[in-house]
Amino acid sequence: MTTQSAVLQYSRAGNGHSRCAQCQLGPLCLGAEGARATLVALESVVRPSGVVAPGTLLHAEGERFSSLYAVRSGCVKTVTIGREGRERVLGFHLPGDIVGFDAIDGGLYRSNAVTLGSASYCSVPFQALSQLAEHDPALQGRLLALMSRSLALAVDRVGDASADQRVAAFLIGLSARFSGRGYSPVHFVLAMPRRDIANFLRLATETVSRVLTRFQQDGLIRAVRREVMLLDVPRLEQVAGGLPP
Amino acid sequence: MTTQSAVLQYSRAGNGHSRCAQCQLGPLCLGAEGARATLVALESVVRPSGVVAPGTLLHAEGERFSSLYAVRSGCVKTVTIGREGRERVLGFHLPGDIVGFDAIDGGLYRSNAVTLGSASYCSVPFQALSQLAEHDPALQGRLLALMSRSLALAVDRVGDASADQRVAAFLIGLSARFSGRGYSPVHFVLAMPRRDIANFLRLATETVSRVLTRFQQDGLIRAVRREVMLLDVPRLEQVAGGLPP
DNA sequence: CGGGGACTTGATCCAGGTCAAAGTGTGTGG
DNA sequence: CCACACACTTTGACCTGGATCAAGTCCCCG
Repeated sequence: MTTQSAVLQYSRAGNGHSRCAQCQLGPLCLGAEGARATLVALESVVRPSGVVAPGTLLHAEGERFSSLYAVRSGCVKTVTIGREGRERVLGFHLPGDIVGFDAIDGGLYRSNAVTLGSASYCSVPFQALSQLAEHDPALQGRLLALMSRSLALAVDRVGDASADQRVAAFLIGLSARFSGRGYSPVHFVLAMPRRDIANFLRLATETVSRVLTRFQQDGLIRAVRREVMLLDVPRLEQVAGGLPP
Repeated sequence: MTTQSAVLQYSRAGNGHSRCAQCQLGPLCLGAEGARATLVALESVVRPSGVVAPGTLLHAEGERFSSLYAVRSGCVKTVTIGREGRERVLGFHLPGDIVGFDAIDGGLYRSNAVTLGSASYCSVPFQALSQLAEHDPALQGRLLALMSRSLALAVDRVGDASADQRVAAFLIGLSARFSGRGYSPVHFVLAMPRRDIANFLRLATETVSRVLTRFQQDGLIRAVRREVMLLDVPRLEQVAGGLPP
């Protein structure tokens, strides 16, 4: 199958070394409110990647868990292959987001993490991070908070909203996240194809396309290929009906 | 609305004091692999409830987060009220399960936690628990593992399985959880009405009823009112098609 | 400039929602 | 102790949102 082999042929990436203290992502990533000493300690543990090619696999489903991954630039999707090769996209992760929390308990990664387009990231050996957190309340708190947020987001995604609501919420969510990272909240370029959006929203690709077309006809957005402009955010929020991500 | 007022009229419960060291739930709850000293410290922090009436509210959506709740006996459901009073059941929690992780980050509870039938529980002030974890690697690890598991479960619930798959997976999941707590895996009594099951599985009550009837006709189960017997677990698992909870 | 993926559009189908109504325990007050 | 009220469950009839199937169309990229 085309989707399956696409996943399997991803290449591996190598690693360099780290400068958490002057990372732009400060308030989003692990180093948030930590003491200076924490940042320095983090640097000794975190292994940054260079810029890697589109489709690079950070970790594979079923592989033994060892590290969390922090997105530094670009976009990373997490995706599982259900029985009979059907892709389910679990999330799109932007700079500052951390991937892999759901693998701590079982000891195995529960999804494939794959870069969309060129990207860079840091791998964070969990064992070492965990030991660091034992001596640093701020880091422990940050870890708990980040996991709590991931959980809240996952819980919000459980639900049966209409296709319109899901797509609207998706656009608004992206907008908010771009905004929080210093980009325009009303004009952005999607890192992922329609098929990934559809698999993420649990819709058919055709449905996503149709909904976007209709939103455009209704003057809510302008969408040409991957480029999106939000023209009427309030009405879009109204359509979303209060769905968070 | 009947559902809304039902939520609002829940009563509050009082508290007593604790004996974690000889709690039956050992391996399931917070005290899992902790040192003896951890258990003693936990006891100083955890506040056990007496047996409370059906429909008791442990925490309400939007309320300020202060404590996690550990179910000690009975069953607790977590539920949110979407716009226009539609109930969404987020989970059913059995003895040993911990509720409230998703509120750590935002500082507000994100759901109502309500007892189904008589139940008892412990409230665990998070501030204190967190401080305890700072001096006890085992407890910190346990906390991270429990949150990771909650996250993994929530992620698994995101998906668009058929009604048959969802109901089958629900029954199998319950079976496994009862089994892990020393009860029969093939004969149990549901703590919740069909409507709650439906809201949990994102189906209509009628659909749940129909599926159960059909399962019974096909000899997979026997279900009279709240009492359920699983007659053919392998075939049930096959129907579920590999859905975890 | 040709090939192939990504995207759009149209036609049809069906799982499950909704509406309606009839059973079925359970508890409550007379 | 019975009758009634009520909440839960089941069953039936019908309808619809989105999936599926099937062509196109449009960009890139070699």
